Amino acid sequence: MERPRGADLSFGETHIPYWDEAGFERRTCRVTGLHFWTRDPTRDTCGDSTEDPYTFIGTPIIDGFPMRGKALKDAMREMFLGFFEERDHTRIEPYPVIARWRDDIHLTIASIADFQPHVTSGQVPPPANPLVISQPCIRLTDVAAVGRSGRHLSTFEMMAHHTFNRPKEGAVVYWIDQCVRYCDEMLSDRLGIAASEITYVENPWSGGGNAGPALEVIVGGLELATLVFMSLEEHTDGDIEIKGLSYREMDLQIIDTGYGLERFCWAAAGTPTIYEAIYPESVEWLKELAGFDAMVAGLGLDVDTDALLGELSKLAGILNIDVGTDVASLYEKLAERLGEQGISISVGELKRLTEPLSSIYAIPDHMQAICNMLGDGLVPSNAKAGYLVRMLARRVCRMLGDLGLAVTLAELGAHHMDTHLDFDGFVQSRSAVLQILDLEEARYHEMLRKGEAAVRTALRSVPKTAVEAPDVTLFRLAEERGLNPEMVVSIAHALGWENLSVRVGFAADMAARNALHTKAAAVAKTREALFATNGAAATVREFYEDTTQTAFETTVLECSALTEGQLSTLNFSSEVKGEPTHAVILRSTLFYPEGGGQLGDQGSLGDTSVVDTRIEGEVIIHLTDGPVQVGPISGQVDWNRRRQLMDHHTAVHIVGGSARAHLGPHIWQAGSNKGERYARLDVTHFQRLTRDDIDQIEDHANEIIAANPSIEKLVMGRAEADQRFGFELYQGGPPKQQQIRIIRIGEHDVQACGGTHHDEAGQVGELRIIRSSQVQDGVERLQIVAGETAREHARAQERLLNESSEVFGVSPENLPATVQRFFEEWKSQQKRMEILEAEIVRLRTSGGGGDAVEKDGIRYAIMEIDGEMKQMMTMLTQLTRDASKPTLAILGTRSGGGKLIVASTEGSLAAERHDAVEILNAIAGHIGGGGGGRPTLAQGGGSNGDGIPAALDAARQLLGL
RNA sequence: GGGCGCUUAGCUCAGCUUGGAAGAGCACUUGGUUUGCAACCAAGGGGCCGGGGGUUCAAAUCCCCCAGCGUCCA
Repeated sequence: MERPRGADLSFGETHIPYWDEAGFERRTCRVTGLHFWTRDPTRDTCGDSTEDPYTFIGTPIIDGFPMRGKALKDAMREMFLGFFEERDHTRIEPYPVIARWRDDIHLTIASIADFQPHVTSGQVPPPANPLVISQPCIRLTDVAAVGRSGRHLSTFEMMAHHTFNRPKEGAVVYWIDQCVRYCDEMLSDRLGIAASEITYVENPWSGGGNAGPALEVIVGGLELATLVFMSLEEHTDGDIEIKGLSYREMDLQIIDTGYGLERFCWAAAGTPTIYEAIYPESVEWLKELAGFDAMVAGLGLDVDTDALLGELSKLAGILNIDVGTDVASLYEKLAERLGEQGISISVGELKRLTEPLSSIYAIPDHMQAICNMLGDGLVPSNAKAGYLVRMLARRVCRMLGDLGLAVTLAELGAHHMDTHLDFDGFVQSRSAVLQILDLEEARYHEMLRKGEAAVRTALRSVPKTAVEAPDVTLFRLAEERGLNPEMVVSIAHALGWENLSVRVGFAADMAARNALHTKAAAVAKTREALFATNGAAATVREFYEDTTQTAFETTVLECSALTEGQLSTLNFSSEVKGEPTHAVILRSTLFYPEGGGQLGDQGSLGDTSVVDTRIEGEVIIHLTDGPVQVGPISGQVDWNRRRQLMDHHTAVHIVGGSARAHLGPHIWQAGSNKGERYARLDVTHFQRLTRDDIDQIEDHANEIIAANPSIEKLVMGRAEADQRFGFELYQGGPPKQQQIRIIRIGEHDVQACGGTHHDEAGQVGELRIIRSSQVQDGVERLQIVAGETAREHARAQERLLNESSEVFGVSPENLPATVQRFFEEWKSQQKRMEILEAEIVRLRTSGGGGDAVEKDGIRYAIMEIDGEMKQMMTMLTQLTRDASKPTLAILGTRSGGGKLIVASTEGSLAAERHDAVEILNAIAGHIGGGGGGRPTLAQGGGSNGDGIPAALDAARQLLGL
């Protein structure tokens, strides 16, 4: 999201009655040029500029909150929620930090994210209106600044009051004026902040297809809240232009506020940094573990360190530390500014003081994010959302290493959970979180260990005395191995490159390089519709009514031949038999189209076969192997296939529920596929599954089938579904529709699903999990067979076993031992053959024999042998190794289309007189090929093995033998 | 979602740029030496070079596809 800073946009003006009533004046900031509202007659800056230092450090600006840490956050949150509840807002429970209801973002980045896109688009009504919430959020864009700036956090709670207005329908809860009144009343009356300290900065907001006026609420130099009045949406016909885009008024106008809970806490605590206000126990504990105070004393600084830190934080606040900022130049600026404040400190001293401190500050923040994500059931991975938690865990591991702390990641996690979190609200268990942290730490150390070899290889060509490593080497180690330049240098020091260091400005270059990559990659992909369904009516779906019905009468609305392009992009599954030639659209159908991982139905329409069924928008496409007439027609669904698909689909739900019961709440469906022959289910899990795990999941799944619970099929609005069942519903991904179809199997599993299912679990009969495999880190794939396919699978396995046993003439029980024995014997016989072949070579070459002739002091060995390239090479070595016996050897074999080798004894008369490549090229024609090599060793091959004797004769002629 | 890299002996990794007999260290086996433990010396066993296509007389090596692993950026 981007704000047009300094832009003077008419749509962003917020002149409201309250300003006059409360004695506000509108001024223009002399630093930023932004308009702002104030009650301080002397103020000429907006409060959030490089000339507005924090005024609350050491002198809290919010009174009545003497506590710190979790107690402070709890009290502040309760103050906010209570304040708005008293003013008729409904309190909403926070959403998970993993945004599973959305497919455009992984993490909940703001309170309004809870209601996007379904509520903000107007499709689904809000859970309450107006509402108040305190939403835990995670934003990783500024993660590099956490711990350094004194105010950046990767995890924070966004307190918010929202309204959803429909002015065109006369349904307005409240808009700008009342919103500002509430905010100002809370700050002034409830929190006792001096009126002169509060400024409201006009800073219109636009982004993500919406825009509107907005106010930043600044107190004591700190932005405490933002009030956004979302009233415009991007539209080509819009008559309001903002930054080159056209906007128009929205039907739904939304108040989107965001009050930073932690910033309120900081303003109430007045600590040097925000971290000491919200994580005081962790900061103290880590300082003690790292021996921080002793380290500071050891520096022998002639200044009061507390005063220094406070001053640092004030400076950091206005210096605007960004990602990619060059740390070196920043330090110089800081030292200079401190000098102006009368604190004399060198850059080196400053660095030694603040580097460990920034880690001590960042660790509790990162642990807060990690615990929240894991607590929500996220599984670490090397891709997607799971990578985000891994990245944070690795940052913490690196900081632990830098600080030299002898504490494990899991110990940190345990301390953090006990001190800062209410674990009741989490879905994941405490012990599972600790187990995952242990695994992640082990992975981190594994990466470091491999990094050592990578550094050694990468620096191989760099002299040990080098001062710098090539940029490209450092870039690659960072991107491919996860080793940042500092880590590379420290590893290199240990390996002997003692003078190596990171050049000044490298960090900034690397950030610029990343930005360039990101920009280059920002090209949107659009999926084109496969079928032109414009104007076609939504197909009436009769398959949900009674899933056992197979015959139906309907009307053909359209039948068109499939184009070459359609056929090549349709990507048929291996279960599609026959050649699809036509696409048929019906008025209504019993054919279930491919969707939700369930393959399409097959059957017949009139005289043609339906080989597959697809869907485009709301229109179901029947792919037939011939044309049908427009008009009435009867259809028949292949019941055996449909029943098998239902067995498998229902089985997948049952196995999913069983896996969650056995392994834990972090089990989410990461993908699934249901065909006629088997089904598979991908689930998120942090470890490989053992056969024992799988057996237990399978047993429990079969117990569910045996208990035969009825399978409920519900259709309800999304808001109601969310409320009744939670986000566990969306195993298959965020829903696209407002009305949701829900499949509920007793108490075992409930999820949104459009597939066809049995009415009772018992109809599945039995299921087996035949295999598991790892699809990607953190995702396990379970292959499932159910119903008739399960029985067929068992029979097939038995057949394989019996047939194999019969080959060996043993009983199936003895098969493994027998196979083992035969394999061992086969290997040792292979070995024996090699030895014997080598012996033959030795015999044929040792004597000189009839195959070799001598002429002019050179021995010529020209012969055809039986064997592979390998034997020929061995023989050749024997022949040409002895320098005292100059030899030219030409060997040929008929195997593999004919192979020829020409070689001479290196550095001998034979090598001087003959060029092996020339000879080879002269004779290779006889076997229909070519070749090449060095003057002393050439090899070639061809396609005509029987030409070998002719080739060897040609060689004899060439050499005059 | 987008990059990049990797996949070779039981383990850790070279070799790939420039196609031409699959390597090292550790571990293992045997023998020797020594012995408090360790170690040292010699010999040996152990490879579908991830899978599938292609180019080539010839592919671990070059090209394409797939899979897995790793990592970075969103």
